[in-house]
Amino acid sequence: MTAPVGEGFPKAARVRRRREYLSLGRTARRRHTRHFVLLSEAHTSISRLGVTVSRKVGGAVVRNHVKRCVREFFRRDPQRLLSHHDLVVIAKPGAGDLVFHEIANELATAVASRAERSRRS
RNA sequence: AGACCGGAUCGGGCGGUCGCGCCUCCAUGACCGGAGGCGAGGAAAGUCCGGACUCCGUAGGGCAGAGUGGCCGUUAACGGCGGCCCGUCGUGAGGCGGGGAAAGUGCCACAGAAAGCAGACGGCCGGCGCUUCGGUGUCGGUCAAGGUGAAACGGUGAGGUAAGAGCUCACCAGGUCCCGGGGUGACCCAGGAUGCUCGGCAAACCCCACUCGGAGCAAGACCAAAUAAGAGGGUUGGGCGGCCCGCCUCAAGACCCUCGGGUAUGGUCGCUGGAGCCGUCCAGUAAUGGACGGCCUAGAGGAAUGACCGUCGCCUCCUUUUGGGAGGGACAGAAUCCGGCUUACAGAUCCGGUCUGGAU
RNA sequence: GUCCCCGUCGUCUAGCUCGGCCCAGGACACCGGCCUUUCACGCCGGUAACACGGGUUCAAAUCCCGUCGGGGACG
Repeated sequence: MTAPVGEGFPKAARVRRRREYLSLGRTARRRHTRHFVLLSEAHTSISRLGVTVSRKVGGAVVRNHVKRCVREFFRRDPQRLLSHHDLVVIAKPGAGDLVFHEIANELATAVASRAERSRRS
């Protein structure tokens, strides 16, 4: 059996450097939901994901859990990442109280409307 | 059976699907890929102590500063731990606390006559004088009473006296001195003398004893790339933690500050095998130490342990004949490592012990 | 990760050195009243805090210890 294409999530598909986060924060397009802020910007070759969860969200356990859930959501269906774009998800306070499917629903609607809008333009 | 006290262990199990980090092997120019192995905690937390390790030139003496504080032991070290001593709380198992106030300085608000050392105030009594017979002046004796206050010059009783007082006596409490016995010691036990009666605060300054050089893995070492070669001012040596002594290095630069300009915040090592874990035996009351055997047990760097499903087990609620349905599952995430302390924690299990009640 | 600093009315602060006069003072804000035709200004009065928990002490905002929260520095 062969895994579906893009099910993995290696290091190359993540935003790694603080500089990159800061430049995205300056120039990227923003989209707000109730518990998250999504930043996206066109990138060279591949699509990458970065997650930011500050200490306002909670302790180390809940922050790690939010990061893992966000990564899991995009890992299950990489089509949710726009191709050749960097996407940064920033968690707002309160995101730590959500379970996986609540995070998934919220991100799914955000991603869907964004994809629709970019398709229109 | 109930109410407690002390200590220890665990922190859901099994199976599946997808996914992540590191290591080894295969393959490869490299990425990718394949197989196998390993992959959070008792507190990983707070960063409150102590070490290892690294750098600061050697880390030596003194002052200053900081810390600890019954005694003995234990340890690499400690403010930890163990045993004991004393005080205190509890019916008890047990809990909590711990140098010195007679070396000096300081403070003790309000109230109170008085707050530290002895007296004044006020009072009691006696002699003498005056007297309107109520008292009053003076000399002397004396401290028992004085609303207070956290704390008041030993306490209770009796004798004694003009009035009284350890003035005397009995008992009680404490101090000082002498001496005997036990204990490594803190200290305990017993005897004698002395009427000696002496406040609290050192988490106030301080005294005594002991300990401490400073910074910290973002320490530090190496590699690669880039650049600038500056200008002005100051100090004449410069270099540790506050200072001094002492020490090191240099002889034409060295150091500091400001301004201007620029690059960058990459990679490798440090990085996990250690005062390590488990078991048995020995020494010791114990903390702990020793011997033997076995084991290898996370090493990331915007940072890996997750998501979903099934099932079993636990708890709560609803319905209820079995049964069925719904929900819950704590505190919390390694970042150089280790020994402690402290704090958070649903629930479960085990060991030892105390009190009360019942039964025999 | 390591090392520091700070928490006082709604806000900004004084008091902390060296404990007591402090159920904590001031300013702005808020509430009520007076003044004014009304508003503002002014005057009078009031509400309101020592981050939390222990300890030392007769007595703690102050001294000691521990939690919690906030802020900062270091390549």
